[in-house]
Amino acid sequence: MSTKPNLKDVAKVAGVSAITVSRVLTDPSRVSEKLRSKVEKAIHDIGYIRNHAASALASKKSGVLAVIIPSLSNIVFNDVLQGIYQAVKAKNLQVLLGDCHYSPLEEEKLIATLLSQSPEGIIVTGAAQTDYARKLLLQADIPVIQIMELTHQPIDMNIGFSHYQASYDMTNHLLQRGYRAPAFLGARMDPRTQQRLAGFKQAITDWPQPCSSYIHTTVQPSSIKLGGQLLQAVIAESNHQCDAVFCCNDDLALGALFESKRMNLSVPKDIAICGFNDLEASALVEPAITSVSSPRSEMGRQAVEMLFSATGKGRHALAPVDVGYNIIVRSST
Amino acid sequence: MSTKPNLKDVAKVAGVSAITVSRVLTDPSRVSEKLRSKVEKAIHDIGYIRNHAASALASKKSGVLAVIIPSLSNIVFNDVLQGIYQAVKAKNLQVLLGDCHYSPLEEEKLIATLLSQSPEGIIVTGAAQTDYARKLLLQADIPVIQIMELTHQPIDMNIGFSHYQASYDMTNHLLQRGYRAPAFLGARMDPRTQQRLAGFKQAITDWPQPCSSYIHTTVQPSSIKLGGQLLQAVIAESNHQCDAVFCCNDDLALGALFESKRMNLSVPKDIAICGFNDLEASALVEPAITSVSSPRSEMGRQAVEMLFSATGKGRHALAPVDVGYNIIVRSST
DNA sequence: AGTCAAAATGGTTGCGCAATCATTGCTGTT
DNA sequence: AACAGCAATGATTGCGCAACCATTTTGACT
Repeated sequence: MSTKPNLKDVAKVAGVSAITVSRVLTDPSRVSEKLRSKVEKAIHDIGYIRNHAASALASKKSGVLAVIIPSLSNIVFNDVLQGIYQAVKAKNLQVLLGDCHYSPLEEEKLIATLLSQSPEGIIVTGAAQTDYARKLLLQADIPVIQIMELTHQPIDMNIGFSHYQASYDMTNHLLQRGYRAPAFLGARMDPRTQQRLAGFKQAITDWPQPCSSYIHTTVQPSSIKLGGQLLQAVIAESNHQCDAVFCCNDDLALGALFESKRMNLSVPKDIAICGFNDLEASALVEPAITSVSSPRSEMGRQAVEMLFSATGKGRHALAPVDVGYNIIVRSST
Repeated sequence: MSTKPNLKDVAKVAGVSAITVSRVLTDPSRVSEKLRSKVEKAIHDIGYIRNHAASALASKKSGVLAVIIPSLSNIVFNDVLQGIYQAVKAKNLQVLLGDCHYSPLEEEKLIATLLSQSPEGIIVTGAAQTDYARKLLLQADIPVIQIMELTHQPIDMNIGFSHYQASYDMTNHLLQRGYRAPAFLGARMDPRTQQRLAGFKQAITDWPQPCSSYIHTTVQPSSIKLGGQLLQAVIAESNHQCDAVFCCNDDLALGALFESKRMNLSVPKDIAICGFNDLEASALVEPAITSVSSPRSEMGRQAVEMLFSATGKGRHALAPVDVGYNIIVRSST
């Protein structure tokens, strides 16, 4: 076969009509066993592959799920993606994945591009979409779900947890442990990091006894190495008064831990360290790092379920879902 | 607009013909400045988004790049993906990403599914495709590139490096350092891990002086924790004779390092540790871990370039590309 | 055997767009 | 002023498939 075979070619080989072949592909139960096996053999023999564009156009079903995440390199979104792919596998869907690099404008462009594929649903991260992006999403008339964080004005569905509250709790944990000069180390400063910072500030404000606090942030992307640099910076800045660092994620926390060893600071005696996201390494380093865990892959899985169980097809088909979080206390605090 | 707007709706609003709108979208230079701005305004006003299925069907161009990786959770493929996304961004392509979970059969199914989207090129990982998958890829008549490793019978294009040779070199490094009882710790045992094991074995065989060696592998997925367990296992198995461990990747190596501390083994005095892939953490732990680095994201970027610079459209449009590797010697050996 | 309902199969059509060809308008040249 | 030559725009058509409706076959029952 020099040119790509189509339905008719298969039909000819199998000695049936084109529509019968189509049925074998979309709903085999509607074709008799005899014809079905003939058709399946023909398909396999000539290596026929259905033309998705034509199929999508005729059926108005694309079999595509659009997903937009802020970063491919952040392992956190990987976990979510895994949950998404797991759920999608049982559903005969393909995933179109976009990386918007934490930029709402890039996200807007991506949304437009991905919507052109007529996805049957779309997963976006966070709630910082531009107005135009929101308009496009609403108009697309497909289920939309915002994941990772909770928002008061969801576009449609929403699943996540409160980064603010988790951070508030974690800061309280430090204060309860007796640390009175905690620092918040933040990188990237995307919306969720900012919520974490807000939770930190509020917890300090709400604490009944006086305590000092330090905040050191940068818009640089997060990394282990940066964690070490931020630790140095805040220690210098605070004139060695800082006695605990709350890192906005575990990468920074790991970097801070490694750096503290180089600086001959004992953790948690000289300085406590805690992070966010509970990466595998955090539990295995010495001392193990206190962190906030959340069911990321479960959240991805559930997001897909919610998208496609929304029978009503109306907006807000399901109430926002709070997947919660856990403060995992370890020896670093 | 109750139903999704189409080209005609835009045309009506802009007071032009449908085809003119189409041209604004595909090649604005072919439309006069005056009409173009009218059309663009109409598009934005009614929030029109082109129907990709129809466009793909009519133009026989899908604007899609298919990518299959063996695992979403392995950070190594993340790096490659980043390179791919970076290169793709400049090319108006969307990425359809599949995760075949290290299974050639799942990969075959994925290839069939992804090919149905008429991608303009496809990136697959490794060279262990099934015969039927190879047939489908050849028949699809699109550029195909196998990445990560080098193969003698590429389907079409190929970019990667020799895991066998890298492992051979690393093992020699250990032997040259004076270690005479190295162990190979392997997880997952996918084709590339097996090539690394083969390189290890050959280096041991080729070494002029007698030396003992140990091999401990499992098909379990790799993790930091598993690295610790494998270290324990090989130390017990070797009756404490083993003096160096070559971990098939840096996750295992980190786990082995953390575990060695718990076992009160000094690295590299009591035991040397080296890994593969050169993750960020490997350079920052204490002692820093010797590893094999390779230009992963560059490989992804280049794969995309190769796919779409293949003007000839024939098979083997470009010679296989060896991106090479580097043994990064650090204090763990 | 005859009847009828249900299952299996086929023919026709349109999805929304871009390729192709056709037409119109516009500029510069003599 | 006449015309060539090109740029800009429009009309028609078909991409490959599945929805829809029509027809044929099967099988259960009297």
